[in-house]
Amino acid sequence: MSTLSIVIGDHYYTKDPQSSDLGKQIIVGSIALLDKIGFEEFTFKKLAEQISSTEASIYRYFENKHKLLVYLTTWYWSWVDYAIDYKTHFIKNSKDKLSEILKIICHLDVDAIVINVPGIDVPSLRRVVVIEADKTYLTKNVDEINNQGLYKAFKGLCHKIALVIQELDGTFKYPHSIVSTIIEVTHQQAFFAQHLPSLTEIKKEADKSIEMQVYDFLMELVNRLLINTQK
Amino acid sequence: MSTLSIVIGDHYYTKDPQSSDLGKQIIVGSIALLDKIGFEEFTFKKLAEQISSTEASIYRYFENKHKLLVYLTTWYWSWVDYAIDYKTHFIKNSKDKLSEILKIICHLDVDAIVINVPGIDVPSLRRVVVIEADKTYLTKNVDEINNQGLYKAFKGLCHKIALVIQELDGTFKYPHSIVSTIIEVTHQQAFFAQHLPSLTEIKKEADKSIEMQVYDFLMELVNRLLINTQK
DNA sequence: TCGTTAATGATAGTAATACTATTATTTATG
DNA sequence: CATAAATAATAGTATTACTATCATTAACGA
Repeated sequence: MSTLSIVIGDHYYTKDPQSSDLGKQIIVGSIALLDKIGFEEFTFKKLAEQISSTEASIYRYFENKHKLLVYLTTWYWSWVDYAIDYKTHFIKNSKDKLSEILKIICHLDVDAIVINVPGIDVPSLRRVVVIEADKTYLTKNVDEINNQGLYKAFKGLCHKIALVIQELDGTFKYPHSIVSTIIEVTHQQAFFAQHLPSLTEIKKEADKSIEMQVYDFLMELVNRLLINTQK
Repeated sequence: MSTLSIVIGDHYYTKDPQSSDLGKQIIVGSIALLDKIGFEEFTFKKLAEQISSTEASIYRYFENKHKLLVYLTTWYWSWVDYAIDYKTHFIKNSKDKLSEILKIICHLDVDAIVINVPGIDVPSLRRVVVIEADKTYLTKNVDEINNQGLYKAFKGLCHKIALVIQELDGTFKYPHSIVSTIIEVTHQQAFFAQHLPSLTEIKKEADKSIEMQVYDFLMELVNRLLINTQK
């Protein structure tokens, strides 16, 4: 099993959380706490209690909880990006490549994804991302955050997948739109299946897992949308 | 020009804001303030100042700002629902019907939509919905809110459109999923075009408006996705 | 027109949040 | 072992998210 350390540039933090023990505890602890109580209820004080540290210490790493969330989602997208490289590296056929990418995005077969990262509970982080990721950009200061380059990981990921789409169907005029759509929809449909079932055909109580059903849905979309020129 | 009063059931409020002058000011004022500063910065105190009332008075109408947001988005979905009835009522062909629905969802041709509501700035409310609507359900208490029936308007709207989809293509297995997807995507792509342009092919600086381009995108999706059995 | 009720305003107060600052203590490093 | 760096402990401020109380005004019916 390969281990991976995902490198996240500055701008995200005041002090690099990967550079110290406390920093790592902040990351691990915040994922657990966000997963448990959600972003709205989440405070640095509660986090401090959870990891037996203090509020002030956490503030030395992150300006505020929003920046921390941006950091965590960036970490997640970097993980997905890496997982895609890892799993599709040797795949030539772009149809197969896309299928593999969708599996990763749907978090299917996670155990099989060998890219495990010491200390970080990826499934838990994924749950956090599903519910909270949109909040990283749905704020009045998007432009400011964007100017600091904090959405780079997500943009890069979208672009990487868009290239595969273009390979598959050069006639499709919206490769980036469809990729950002697919990623968002993956989370939304899974969320709806869990909490607002009448908004989706994906069912919680089914022989297939929600993740598998979302994957089927995405494949159906992609197959109907794209004319794959190559076999 | 017909006027419309959109009826919103209780559960949303402690006191019906449509029942008094102050109530109406709260609605009108909150739309303006949310549009201006966004949900995170929005407080009842600031709203009170804006409408020359007091915090305590606003609390007599709404439990908290989240419930107020749920109220406003519900109002918006009810408006869309009404607009759909109004504009598609006499259309037989379900392809044309869907096209008309997508126009409304994209907020195209708003001026032409005769359903104007006294006092409420619908374009402003729409801007609020684009940025804030997801926050109505992306919380840890979705289930609680859902149990109170507060997402009924949105669900009803989705179902209404899903029926049109089914009419168009009975073979498509995900009518509700595609509708919830389309509605979300409409907002996202418009938002991306404005703030994160590398995530979409829709361009701010183009001869067509963002709304028009999003409409084109949706039509492209729908045309590729659905085999319209009837002409 | 008076008296009652309901709605609003004015004011105050509490607990929690989102921080910043100061100093003491521990830990790492050369 | 000395020194610097990191963290803990503590305190403090402004704002938020409320709740409570009481005074004032408007509305309404007898």
